Amino acid sequence: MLLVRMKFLQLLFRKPRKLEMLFQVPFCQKQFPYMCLATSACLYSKKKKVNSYEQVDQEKYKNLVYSVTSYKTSAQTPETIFEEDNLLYGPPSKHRPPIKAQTKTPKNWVPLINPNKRIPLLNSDSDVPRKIALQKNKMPSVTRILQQTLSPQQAFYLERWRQKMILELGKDGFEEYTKNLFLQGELFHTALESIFLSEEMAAKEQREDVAISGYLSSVQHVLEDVSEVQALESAVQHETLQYLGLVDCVAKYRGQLCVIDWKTSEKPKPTLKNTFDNPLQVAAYIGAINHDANYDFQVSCGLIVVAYKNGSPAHPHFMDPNLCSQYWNKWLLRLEEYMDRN
DNA sequence: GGATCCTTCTTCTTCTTC
Repeated sequence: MLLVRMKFLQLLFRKPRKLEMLFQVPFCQKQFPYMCLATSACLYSKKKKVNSYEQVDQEKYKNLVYSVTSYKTSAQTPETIFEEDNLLYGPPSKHRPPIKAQTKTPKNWVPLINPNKRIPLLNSDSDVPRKIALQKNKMPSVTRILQQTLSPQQAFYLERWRQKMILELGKDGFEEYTKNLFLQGELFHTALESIFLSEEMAAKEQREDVAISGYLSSVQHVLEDVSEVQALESAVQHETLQYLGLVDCVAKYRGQLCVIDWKTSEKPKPTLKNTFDNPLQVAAYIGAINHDANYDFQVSCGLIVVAYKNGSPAHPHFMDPNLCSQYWNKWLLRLEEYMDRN
């Protein structure tokens, strides 16, 4: 450990520009590096040192968790990284990234949790998860807002990927490919809904459907931790901020009420960062539920579950209230950008 | 019944060290 640390220090002294690059990030790339720095240095500094994989079934996924939380052969854990960061950078509060990035706060800030929402003392223990129908109106949706406010880099990489795929598959082939991806995602959602509604027949049929059977076995271990489904494919709208969306699922995950987003993916997404804007989407839905009179409860956690076609265990990415608040702020900025443009 | 809407996915920052 000491060796590693010394090496790192040597590197920093030998290559001062590298250090500079770490902190002086071009304007357009500001979000990423701070997220990276923040995860080990800032976010968890005050709180209990949390291993975000504690939620994972440790016995079952010991190796997976290890491979995710360690780097190659070093014996790093989130705790040792935290300690190392602390030693290298000092207490986080004294070594903040440039103020500029921190002051970028939404002009029209609204808290994620609604302080005025009244919740019945007795939990309405209805068996049927609610399903609010989408209202006909002109409010922009969460996905539309996110799509139309992609960062230039995101747009660039997506376009590059699209061109490459078209070159490979042809225009029609590419259309067929995306159509299939969408279909799989939709079928997967429908199947989950049947499972949650205990529609035995439909669920059984879907389990046998080769197109999605892999995805379903992929999430099997996550489903065991999901209970008390409160809403399914349900419309939400933020009454103050004027946007709407369709929430996949609101349920308890390991005892905590979450907005759950089920995703199918071709590529492995072992970290939350791999899911791009999905955490913003989840935060947006949480905020909307909390400011929507159709829902007599509040949510402060999120869960993104990435399922795989080959049936390998899905990656559940739990978002605690602290993480949700951070993504909520990012979402507010995107929303603001959208509103400014439209 | 047709039209429209919300979703469904897709991207990646990384080297010179033994």
